[in-house]
Amino acid sequence: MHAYRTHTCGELRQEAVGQRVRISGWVNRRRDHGGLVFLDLRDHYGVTQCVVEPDSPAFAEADRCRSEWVVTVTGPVVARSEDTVNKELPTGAIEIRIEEIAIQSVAAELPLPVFGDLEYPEDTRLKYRFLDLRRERLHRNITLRSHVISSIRRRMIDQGFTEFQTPILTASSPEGARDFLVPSRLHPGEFYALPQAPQQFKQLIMVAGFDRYFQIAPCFRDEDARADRSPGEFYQLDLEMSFVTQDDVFAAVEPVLHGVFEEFARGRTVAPAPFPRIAYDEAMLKYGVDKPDLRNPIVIADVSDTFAREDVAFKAFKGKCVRAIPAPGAAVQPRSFFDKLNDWARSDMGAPGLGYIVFEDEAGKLAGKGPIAKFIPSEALVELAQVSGVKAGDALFFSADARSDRAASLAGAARTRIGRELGLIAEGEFKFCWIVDFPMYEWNEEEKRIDFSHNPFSMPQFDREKFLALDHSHKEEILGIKAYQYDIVCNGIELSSGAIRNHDPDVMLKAFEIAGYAREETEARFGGMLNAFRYGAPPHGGTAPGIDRIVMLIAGEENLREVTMFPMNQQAQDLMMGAPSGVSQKQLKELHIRVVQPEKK
RNA sequence: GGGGGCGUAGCUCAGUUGGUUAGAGUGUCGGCCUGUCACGCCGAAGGUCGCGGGUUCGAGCCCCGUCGCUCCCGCCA
Repeated sequence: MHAYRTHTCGELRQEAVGQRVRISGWVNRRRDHGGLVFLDLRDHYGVTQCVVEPDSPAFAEADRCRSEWVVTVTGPVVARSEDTVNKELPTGAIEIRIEEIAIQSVAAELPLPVFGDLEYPEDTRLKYRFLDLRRERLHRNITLRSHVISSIRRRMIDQGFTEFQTPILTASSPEGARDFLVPSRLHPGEFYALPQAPQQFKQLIMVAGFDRYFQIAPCFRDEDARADRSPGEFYQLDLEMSFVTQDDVFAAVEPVLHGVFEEFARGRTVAPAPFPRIAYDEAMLKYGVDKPDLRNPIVIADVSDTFAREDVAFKAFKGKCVRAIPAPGAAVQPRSFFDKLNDWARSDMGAPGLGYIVFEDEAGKLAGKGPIAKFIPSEALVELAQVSGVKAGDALFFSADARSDRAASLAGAARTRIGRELGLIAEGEFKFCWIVDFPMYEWNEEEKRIDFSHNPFSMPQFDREKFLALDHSHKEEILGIKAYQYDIVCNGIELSSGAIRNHDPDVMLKAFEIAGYAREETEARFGGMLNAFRYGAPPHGGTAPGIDRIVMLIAGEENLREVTMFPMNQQAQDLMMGAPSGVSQKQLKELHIRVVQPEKK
């Protein structure tokens, strides 16, 4: 008989009754009935009940066992009597009568119980991650993550993609986030950067004549965390294709994403491909964000013109960009519903407020109620209702600002909040969309200059000769340029960003020049790739969906740490391994590094 | 860098207007129990009320500071 097990803890069924078996696992739960002791043994595969009676030679040893001790149990599989079968458990028809028991490892009192689903503080969970990972929910999520990744890999390979690895120790890349740096021992004062993404490598892979590359790629960015953004490191399904248009990239990605969500949907619905395509400008107007949650039926409308009418006397909105957010059926809501939203806009969003009108039916005519309704004559009221698609029984909130981008983003946040408060967001659905036609550049108000708004390697949607002729006198024209740049969004979460790349070295030098980089500087920073483009570069493009976010959505979790095996906390510390940590003087000396501690306040 | 929330037993949480010895559930340990599977019953241990200072006759509660965690803004395709 094998030293540790003939079966796993999830394996034995009625058919095994009579066999003498051996299983090993953790003591999930101990139940002591005086004479009779039950031990539930748990491993990766399941739980099996073991039982021992006082006349067994193994009784004393089995009786000592406590939660999370690791033991090996040997004995016959016996059928449970009809009234003691546990239908909740796959192995619930049988139990093992303990004849021999070997204690492999004992466990101290647990800082975090494995059994049960009580909530525990996150720092405890992170410090004792190995215990948390034994618990059912995390164990399931991490296993799911593995299954999702192998499904993605299979789907990519089936579509003719080839997986390649790219360097981890490399040079600073153009993403715009802060780099993680690694000091060079052999080259004093010089540093490697960890890749923020394999961006330049995947483009070079295309130049090198390989087609349809992909990789489950680790990416490193030294930026602050969010619930849906891990500090430091994360994984992308990085992919790139040659001789493709934007539509070709979409057609390659859609079946992979749709397929993998469908495979793990477990009853949830996945909106079919092709995914809707929404221009950036349209998304900002209708949803107030570039990552709209399409499960929310609310659509924002621009009503600046209505408030500009001469018969509308509401001064606070005059001359401003005004966006209307419908709240379907909100007329029945108590006053506190409206006050709470107004308070939220003032406190959380730093806005002057969130005006509103409640639409009611008065003898067949539309009537407005609420603090600002008296400023709006009935003709204008009808116009508001028409433009924003509301009817009697609904309410309409207003976001107003002299700057249209601020009016849009308050409206977007209000749309999300109203949708959630009114229960309008359909749970159990995955709704994807592409956001396309991102602006190539944006105006940096603080530094009074033109910046890249997204990936600087994207191809501008602009005539080549005219682009090369642009200079700073064309500011408005430049800010109006769109790029072949696109995002995939699912349920309000940005899954990926991609682009058709700029493979023309002259256009690229010009693109950087417009953003304030001298030619020499661009050559110095991206010379490797620019140079490659001078030796025959295919038109190419790709994208890179975030693996962690995909798994988070499929697992139904709201935090990346719930789908990451060994995550860091929000302060980018690994509480289990104790990273980051100081290093020895010797190590620093070898690296030609001296630490200068920040001054204490 | 900034803002919000939280911090009371190992854990989840209650703690009234500032008033006697800070409670419950759960877990741990001990005792009892031969069919439980969130076993049951009895008992015990377990507290720097995050930390420091202040107000007060008296502070878990009020004030100031500070630390930790978390969510968000900035930042980040």
